[in-house]
Amino acid sequence: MYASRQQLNPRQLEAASFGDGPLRVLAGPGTGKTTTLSARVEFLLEHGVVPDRILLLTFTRRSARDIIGRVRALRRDERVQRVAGGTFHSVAHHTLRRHHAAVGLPEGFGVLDPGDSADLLDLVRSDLGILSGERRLPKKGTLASLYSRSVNTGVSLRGVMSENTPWCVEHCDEVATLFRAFVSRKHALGLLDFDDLLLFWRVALQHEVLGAKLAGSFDHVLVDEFQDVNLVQVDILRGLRQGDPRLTMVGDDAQAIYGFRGASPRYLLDAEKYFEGLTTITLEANYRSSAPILHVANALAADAPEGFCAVLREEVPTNGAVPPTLTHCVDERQQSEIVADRVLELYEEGVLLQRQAVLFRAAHHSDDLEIELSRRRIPFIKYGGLRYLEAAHVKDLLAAFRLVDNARDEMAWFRLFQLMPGVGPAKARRAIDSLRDDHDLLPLSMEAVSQRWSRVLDVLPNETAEMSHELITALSARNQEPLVHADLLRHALAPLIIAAYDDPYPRLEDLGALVLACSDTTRLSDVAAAQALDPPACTGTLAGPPLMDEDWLVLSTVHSAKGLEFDAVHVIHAADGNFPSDMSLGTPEGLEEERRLFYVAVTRARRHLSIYVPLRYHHHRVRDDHSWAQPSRFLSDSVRSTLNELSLPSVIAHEAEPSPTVIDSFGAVSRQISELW
DNA sequence: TAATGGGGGTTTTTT
DNA sequence: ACCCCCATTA
Repeated sequence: MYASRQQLNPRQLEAASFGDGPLRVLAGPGTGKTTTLSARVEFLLEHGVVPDRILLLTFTRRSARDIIGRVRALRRDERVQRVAGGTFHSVAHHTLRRHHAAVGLPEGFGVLDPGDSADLLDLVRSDLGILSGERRLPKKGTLASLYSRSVNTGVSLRGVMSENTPWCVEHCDEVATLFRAFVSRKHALGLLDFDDLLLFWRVALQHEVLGAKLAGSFDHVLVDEFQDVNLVQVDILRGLRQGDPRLTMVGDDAQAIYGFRGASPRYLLDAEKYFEGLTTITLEANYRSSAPILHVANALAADAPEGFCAVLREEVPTNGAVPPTLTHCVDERQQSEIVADRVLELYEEGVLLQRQAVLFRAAHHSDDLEIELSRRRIPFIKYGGLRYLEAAHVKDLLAAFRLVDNARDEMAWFRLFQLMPGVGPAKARRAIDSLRDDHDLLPLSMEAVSQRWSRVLDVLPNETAEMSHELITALSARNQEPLVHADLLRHALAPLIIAAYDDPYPRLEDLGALVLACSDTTRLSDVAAAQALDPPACTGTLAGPPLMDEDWLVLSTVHSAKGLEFDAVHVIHAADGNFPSDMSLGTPEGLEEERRLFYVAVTRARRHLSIYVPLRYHHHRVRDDHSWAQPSRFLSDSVRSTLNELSLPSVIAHEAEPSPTVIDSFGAVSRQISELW
C-alpha cells in the first residue's frame, strides 16, 4: 500500500495505480494532476520499478523537481532522486552527451541559446551576401522563429511563411538557402540549438540499434502537460516506446497555450492515433478554486467554440467564498494603484504576498505596476520576460565555458573578440579567420589555437595584447578542476568586461555566482548548456529595503504561471488588444489560444480573483493623446454575470465622455496594414 | 575601412 | 527598454 493512497479520490487512484497503459489522463486545472502523477511514480516504485528506469518528462525542470520531491517526502527514500526527470530538452541534452559519438557529435558540443542561434543565423546571412541589400526581409529573430516553427511542426517553410510572414513569402527560396547554410554551419562548428536537441534525439531514437537501446533503458515513461507537445516530441515518445505500452500522458486541452512553439492539443486529443490500446481517465473534481471562481472558469469554457474536454466540478465548500470582481479603472496608473491597494488589503486579512500573484499577457504589462510597488516598498519578484541569461556578461562567460570544450565554436569567439576595445564585427571575423586551417575550420583543440595565437595578435589592436594573452592562457589551461578553471576564466574576462560595459562591477559580481555553479560538474560546456536550458526563471527586484521580510508578491506572465496556484490572483490589462493580444488576432486558432490563456490565468486562483480593465491608454508618442479601451472580448455577458463589477466613481465620470470604439491606434493600424500583405 | 554613438521606431508568449 | 540603421569619427 503506497503512502498517498488515502488522499486520492477514486479517479485519481485509478490513474495512479493503472497497469501498463498506454494511459491518458485528462485533468482540468486544480484536479490534482501533480498529486496523481506523484502518486503514480510512488505506485511504480512500490511495485518494484527501479527509480532510474522511470522517465518523467515535464514542462519545466521545476515541476519535475516538485514531483520527485513529493514522492521523496512520501517514501523517505534517497533513491527516488534517481528517477530520470526533466524537460524534453534537458533529457535530450543528457542523452546526446552520453551518446554523442553514436550520433556523430563532438564530445564537447555546445548548446546555443535562442539569442545565439539568431545571431548565428544573422552571421550566416551576411556571409551568404543574399538577402541583405534588398527590401525588407525578416529580422534575425523572425527568421529564427520561422526556422523553429517549421522544424517543430513539420510544415514546409513556404507553408510557415505564408502563415506567419506572408509579406516576404516571395523570398522563400533565399530563406531556404539561408537555413540550409545555417544547418551545415552549426554542424561544422559543433553546435546545437534548442531545436537540434530534439531533432538529434529523435534521429537517435529512430536508429535501429541505438533507438532500441535508448527505448529499452526505461520501463515507464510519464509525460506531464501533454497538451503542449509538438510533432517532434510525439515522434520522440513513439521512439522511446516503440510499441511498449508503459506510457502515461497527463494533460488538459483547455490549457494548451504553446501553439506558437509548434505545439497542438490535437496530440492529446487524438492520442489513440499515436499510441495503440489507449485508456482514458478524466479528472473533473476541482480541489483548488472556490465555487464562484469555478463559475467564471466554466463560463469562459462555455464560450469556446469547440468546447473543452473537462468541465470542472466544485469540491471546495462554498461558504465564506469571496465573489470574483471585475474592476474598471480610469487608466493604467489607476490600475496600478488599485492593485497595490487590493494586495495590501488582502495582506492585512492574512493572505501572504507570496500567496498572491499579479498575472498579465505580456511581460511589459507590469512596467507601471512595478514602479508603483517600488514606490510603496512592496517587495516582488517577476517571472517571465527579462532573463538573467540574456544579460550580456553572463553570455560572455558562458561563451568562454563553451570554448574550453569546443574551440571550433566561432559564435563564442565572435562574442569574446568583440568585447575588446576597438574590435567590432570585422576585426573579430578576421581574428577568427586567421585561426583557420586549409579546410577553413578552426582547430578542435585549444592547444592548437594557442599555438596559432600570434596570428590573432597581428589582427587585433595593439592595446588588446595583454587581455588577449590572459584570455588564451585561461582558455587553454589544462587539467583544472572545473571550479578553478571557471574562476580562471572569470579573471581573464574581467578586463574585457571592464572595457566593454558602462557598469562593469555589478556584472562582475554576477559572474561570481555563475562560477559557483561549476562546483559539481565535470565539463564547463555542461554548465553552459544547463544554464541555457534552465536559466533562473525570475528576476528579483529589490524594491528598496523590504518592508516585509522573506515575503514578496509574485508578478508573472500567464505562461510562466502555468501549473502554479495562488490564494489571490489579480489579472491586469484585461483589455482587448492586450488580452487577447493584438498579435494573435490574425487567425481563429490564435484567438482560441488566447482564450485558453485567459482560462489558465483565472484558474490559478484559489479564493480571490480580481480582474482589472483600464479604460484609457495614454500614448507615449504624443503627450496627452490617448485612446479608449474595450474590455477583453473574453468578458462576455455570461462571463460578466459571474463577476461582481466595480466601477469607481471617477471611472463613471469618464464613462460619460463620448467613447469611440478604437482600442489603441497602434493595434488598429497594424491590423489594417496586415490586410495589404 | 571599421567602430561607435545617437536617434528613431517597436514591443507576445518560452524550452 | 531594445534593436536597427545611419552618421560621424578615427
